[in-house]
Amino acid sequence: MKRRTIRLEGPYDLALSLKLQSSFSAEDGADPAVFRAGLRVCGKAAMARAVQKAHGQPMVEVSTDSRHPDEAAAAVEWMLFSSLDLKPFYRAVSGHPVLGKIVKKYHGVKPLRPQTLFEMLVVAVTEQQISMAAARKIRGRVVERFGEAAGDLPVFPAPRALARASIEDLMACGLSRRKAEYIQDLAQKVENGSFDPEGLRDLDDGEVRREVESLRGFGRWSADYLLVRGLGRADVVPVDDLGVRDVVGRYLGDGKRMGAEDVKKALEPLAPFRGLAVYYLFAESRLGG
DNA sequence: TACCAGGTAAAAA
DNA sequence: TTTTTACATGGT
Repeated sequence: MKRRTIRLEGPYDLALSLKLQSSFSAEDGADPAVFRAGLRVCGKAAMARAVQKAHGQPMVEVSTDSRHPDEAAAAVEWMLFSSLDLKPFYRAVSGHPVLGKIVKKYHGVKPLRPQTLFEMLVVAVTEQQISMAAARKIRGRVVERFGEAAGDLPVFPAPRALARASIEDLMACGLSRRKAEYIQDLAQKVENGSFDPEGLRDLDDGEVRREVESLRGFGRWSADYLLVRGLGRADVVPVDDLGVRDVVGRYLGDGKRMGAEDVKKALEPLAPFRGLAVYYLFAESRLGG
């Protein structure tokens, strides 16, 4: 095991961030204070583990079995979103009647990101239209079949593995024929170099939308979903997203699901941190009760 | 059993 | 141009 230390910007509570993260994806209410992930580092499956030495301390210690520990640490740094400084967000919403209280309650919570934007794009396709629970099961089969393992941790399939998968094999995981085609198309474009998901990191929000929406199977929702969940863009909100409409209605409206236009209006005062604000509303709905 | 779940492209009107 | 429809699985 090699070790590396990552510096964190601003307030950060890793354990609370992980707890929220697992509330979105957990099957078995495991509630780890330690970050563990199967990664692909320089093409090789590897595991990484990260702990915040003391509560609130701006350092995380990463251990990995990768032969490229610096690259593994960089991946963890990306996934933990260490570059995000929450202070300007907290300042901006401290006087807000709802968010002001919530950001105090979940002080230090950051949204975590998948290792790659390729993975995030595939996740987006699987989550179109069907429930998160159904999507998770289907994705589990895709990873089981086409991914690798780093010890007990699954490693998301490389683009090449999904580019070579047949439509029938993808459908056997539970994907619709359409979604199997979307994923195979995407993976083949990445594999042959005609689309570079990781290059989206350098583009502004509008350019990312244009690039993503040019892919078959990726509409407005998927582009916004990638921006906010894959890249962590602080002001992006998929306003037609069912989960967003529910949670904004619950905390900033009359308690019922809102229409997309009302969501826009309700979030206006929270610019330019509307995406982060919605993430904190999810925190309250998942952890606060 | 039916219906809904963090949409999208393609067909039909 | 705008409106409908098919799609796959899992939870309730």
